[in-house]
Amino acid sequence: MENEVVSRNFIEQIIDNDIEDGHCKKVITRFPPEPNGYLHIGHAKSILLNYGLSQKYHGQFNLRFDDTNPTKEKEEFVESIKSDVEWLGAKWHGDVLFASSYFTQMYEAAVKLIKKGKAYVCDLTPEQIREYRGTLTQPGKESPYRNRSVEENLELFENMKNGVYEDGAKVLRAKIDMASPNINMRDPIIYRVAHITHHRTGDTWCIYPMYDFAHPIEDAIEGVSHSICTLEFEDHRPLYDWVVKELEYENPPKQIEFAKLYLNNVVTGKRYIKKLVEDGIVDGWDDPRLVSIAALRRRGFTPESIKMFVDLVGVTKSQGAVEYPMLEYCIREDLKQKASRMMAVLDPVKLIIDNYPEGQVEYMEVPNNQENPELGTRKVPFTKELYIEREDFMEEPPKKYFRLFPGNEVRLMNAYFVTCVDYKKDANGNITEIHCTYDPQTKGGNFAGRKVKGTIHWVSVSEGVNVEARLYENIVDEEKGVYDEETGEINLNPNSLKVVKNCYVEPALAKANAQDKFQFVRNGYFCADVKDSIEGKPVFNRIVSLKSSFKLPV
RNA sequence: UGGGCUUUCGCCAAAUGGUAAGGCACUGGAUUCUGAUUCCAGCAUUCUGGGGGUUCGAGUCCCUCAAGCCCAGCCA
Repeated sequence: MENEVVSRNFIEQIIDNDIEDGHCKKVITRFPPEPNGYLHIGHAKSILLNYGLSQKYHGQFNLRFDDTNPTKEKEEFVESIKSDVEWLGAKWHGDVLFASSYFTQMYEAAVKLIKKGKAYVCDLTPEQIREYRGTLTQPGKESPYRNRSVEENLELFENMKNGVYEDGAKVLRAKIDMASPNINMRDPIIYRVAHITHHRTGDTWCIYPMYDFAHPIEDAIEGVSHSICTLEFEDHRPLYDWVVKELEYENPPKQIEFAKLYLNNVVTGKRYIKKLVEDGIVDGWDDPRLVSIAALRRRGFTPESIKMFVDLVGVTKSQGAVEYPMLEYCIREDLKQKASRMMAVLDPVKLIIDNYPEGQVEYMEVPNNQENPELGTRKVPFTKELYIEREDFMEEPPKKYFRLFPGNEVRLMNAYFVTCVDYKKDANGNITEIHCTYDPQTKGGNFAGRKVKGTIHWVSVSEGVNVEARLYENIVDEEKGVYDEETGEINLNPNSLKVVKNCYVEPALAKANAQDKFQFVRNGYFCADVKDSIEGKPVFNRIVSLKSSFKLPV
């Protein structure tokens, strides 16, 4: 019985209090993306946080598209966002919701404010509005249109709705305080004119609500109890509360801000990614080197590993950046038991067993995962000629090198003990073949007679299959830092993608389907690529290498 | 030089005035048919950005200084 006390994060503490004092009867959270781009790992934190809270408190989680600005939004993105949220395992309540479904209610809410004398139509130009707003250190000044009568405002606002005015000619503003030290409270614009076709409402509207006005209304309509967003909205909370109060909602939602998830040495900025795509440096928004949800999925990360990661990172208000190895830890941890452990040689050199019968194929029965018997066993063909890793042989080994070298005996994993008797080199001094003898009584690799320090993996030359594998490094040059100080551009790592064409894998791997994940013994975890794998000819992306404490002395 | 927020080990993060959890990373060592995994040990010995104060007692309260992040879109 585990009696461990798990401390609650600050949001849970707020919710606990709200429940305790009766302010909150049902916890309703939401993930409110604008459909204007692809989701990345940072959004995963928000999704999982909001969904997790709804689960923990037996409440409800909504997926709502915040589509109040048709100039930036596309249907394409609502589809990709939906599939990303789904993939992460966050099940939203009922139908997908859209802010645009509430346009009528928002319009009515605006009318209500006008009637209360809390909003007015302003004719100032964008330049003038900026000027009147003041600066960070100086208060703003009031618009000359600020004291129009309720009747006039009502008429003007209706005209705005009816398309009487050009884009930018007039806006509706909340009447708050032009001298507020918080710039968001200096009579913020709550409605603008925009003659644009909306991806869902078409041409029904030519005025659209601004975020600060729309968002609290959306939350209130849906009965959201806790509206969780990121730190940059802290300054907006007084306005959020103002809207909710003036509109007199019964159970006003509460906005809570938390710190975004940043990864060290990782690029998430839209414009940078866009440039990488345009420059052909990556093959799309789902290039496995990126950290969009789609990219992580393609790379081979599992939803479980992402969940583990955000849980490990925690929820606070202090902004920081997590190190990438934490994410790597999570996927290794998740795949450790789940993935079959197969043999694949990434940098092959031929090993010939001189005393093994020519043409013979022996099938070795091997467990798919030593730590998880449920994964069963498979048969791996063994022959006279094999491929082994080039780095598993050295002519002149340093101390404590216990792989293959002249005169040394090692275990071929799951097969036999072999002893190196000879090797051949080409004119350039590269090893071309290694000759060994094997000991038949060591079959299967279990032999009580002798101990052997090294175990290496192998693939049969005649039975193995040639595939392509891709090895990744950070797309950013970590030595130089993410951004070039002068140009502001990304410092690219020229070695971020290594394509290995002559990778040899055991036959079972040829049958891998897209997204299947394996451990390639001693080489890391790999995932069959969704885009480039074809039937019988998978392409493997390395998700993450295995940890290694082995280093050659220098 | 206005306002808001943040500051606990290299990174993330607990501690809710009672004497600095945990994870990642790292370092040793044991086990091992993956130099993986697993295991065991070490990793802020008066220390919580600095300096004051209150208190029997402060990372937690007060004052003050400093540093970092965010805000002047008819973006979200």
